Amino acid sequence: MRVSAKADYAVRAAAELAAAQSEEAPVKGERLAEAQDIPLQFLEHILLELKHHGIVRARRGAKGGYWLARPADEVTVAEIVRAVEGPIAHVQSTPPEAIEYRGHSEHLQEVWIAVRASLRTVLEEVTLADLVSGELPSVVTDLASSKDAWVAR
Amino acid sequence: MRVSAKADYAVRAAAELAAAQSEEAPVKGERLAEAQDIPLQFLEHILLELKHHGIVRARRGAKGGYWLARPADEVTVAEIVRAVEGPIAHVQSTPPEAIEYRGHSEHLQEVWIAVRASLRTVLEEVTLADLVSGELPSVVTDLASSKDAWVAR
DNA sequence: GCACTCCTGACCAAGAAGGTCAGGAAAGTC
DNA sequence: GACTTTCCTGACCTTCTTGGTCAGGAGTGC
Repeated sequence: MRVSAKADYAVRAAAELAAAQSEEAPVKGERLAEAQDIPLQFLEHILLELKHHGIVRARRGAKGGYWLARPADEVTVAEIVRAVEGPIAHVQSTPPEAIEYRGHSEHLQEVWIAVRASLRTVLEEVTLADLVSGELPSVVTDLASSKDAWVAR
Repeated sequence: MRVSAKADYAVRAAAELAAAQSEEAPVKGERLAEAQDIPLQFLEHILLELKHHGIVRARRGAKGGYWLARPADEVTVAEIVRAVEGPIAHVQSTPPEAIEYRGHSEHLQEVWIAVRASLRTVLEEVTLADLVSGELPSVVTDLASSKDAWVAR
């Protein structure tokens, strides 16, 4: 139940691309790496994955760089996380609806389904445009507004 | 963003213990392993961790076995997951409130906080008693009632 | 004393995480 | 056409995690 560095990096780089979308010129990998303090060569691998998933586009050479394949308000955080981490909330590497629970753990399946659903309500709701503007969906602000949400356990 | 086999096993074994709580005799590891189809020696390590976290107790020898340290309605799934997997929803192995985001990813912190909070609303609400009785909290049934929640993406 | 069951540490193979390195292939510039 | 720039790709690397197994020791009950 943790978020990998890769996923964090991917979303941060994508946010940077979303912010640059108005510029009408590609953003170099190096600029992204500096802006978000991400190792350049590692970032290039991540951007390649995002490209393969149709989230970003790229051009090589001078004046080359990366840009979002779609408007920033049509790209969700969930999409980016899935692109680099794979399916969200799998249990033992299989989707929760495919597991058979026996004995007294029968209802655990519903719990894992609910876990996945609750992650989706957050991650599928937030777009890169939201992230850049800071105007996050109410589901996020409601959850994050509680003092309790900011303290570790 | 995945649930490990260890966490799944731990919750299943704990559910089995919760169901046996009325018996007033300890449950052997072997019985737990068979009931939930978990490799016995691996399960023993897991149970030991749960013991160290004060979630279960144990006694050796004939008539020995494991039992819950507290009533089943006072043990949450969140507690068990934390015992075996560590903190929930850490980003790059550090808690989201401790990360500094720069540039256009500033608001990503609130998103990760919301992710953690949403996981907590599910995992901290479900007790072992709920799990065994099948009477899950409304937050779970609401999330899991949608057809959409049961389909992979 | 003996059987039973938990307790503990060592070990192990495979894979993931988090990168680095070296070179190739387009694109633009002169 | 040469050269620079920037992305593209695969190979490699180290460390940690995952998901276990093995062997033996230590309480407990009869």
